[in-house]
Amino acid sequence: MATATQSIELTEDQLALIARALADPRRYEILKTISTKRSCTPCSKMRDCIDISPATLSHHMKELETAGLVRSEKEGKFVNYFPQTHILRAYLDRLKSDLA
Amino acid sequence: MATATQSIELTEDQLALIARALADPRRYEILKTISTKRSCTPCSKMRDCIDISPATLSHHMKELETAGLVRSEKEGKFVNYFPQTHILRAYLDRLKSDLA
DNA sequence: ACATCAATTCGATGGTTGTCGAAATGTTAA
DNA sequence: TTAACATTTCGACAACCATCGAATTGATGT
Repeated sequence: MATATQSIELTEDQLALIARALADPRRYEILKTISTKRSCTPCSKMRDCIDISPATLSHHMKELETAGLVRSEKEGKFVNYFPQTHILRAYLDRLKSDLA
Repeated sequence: MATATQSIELTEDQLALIARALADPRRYEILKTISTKRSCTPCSKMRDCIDISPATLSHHMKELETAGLVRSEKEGKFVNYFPQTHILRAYLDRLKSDLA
């Protein structure tokens, strides 16, 4: 049977997108919040915790999604976001093998 | 005996500095190069591999050092850089516990 | 003292990015 | 069809940042 330790290969572009996505403190906070819960309605719920305009939040969510760190699912007029932990794990593995 | 799994606590500022330091592809490349070797004279040796001006390289080295990812040691007119892998490990551990 | 070389600092520039208000889009309920 | 609400897009602005040439500092050897 296959071991579960193998992780996804990231392209250079993905690597850069993820690193940049994590570099903004606000995005980091958002991602942290999403990661603790299993789902989340972003603007309505997120804006209770983090002081941010709808436009800015939307911008950051797009960055996180483009980086592959979250996935979105529309539900009526809301959008739910889900953490993509396998992508984060691939990033951690890459850092470890490149830099550790 | 103590387990070796305990890692350093990073402040929010350090966390942000490290994330930003890693977010630039060129710095990532530089750090990767340093991490493979055990020491390195930066400008003279680094500039053989990476096409970069002395001024820009100096700037990036300062960023990496401020983030704590490398340490520098003067040796005559050269400067040797050493990877600080325990800082990187602390960063990885932090990402894992915050986001995984 | 002088020339040479490694590295840093300074100053300027162009590009990127975080921010938000306002307008637009899309959805649900009255 | 309105009205109300969630989210996105647009446009603009300010702050940040990577980049490099030129000048500077600092060390070595002649």
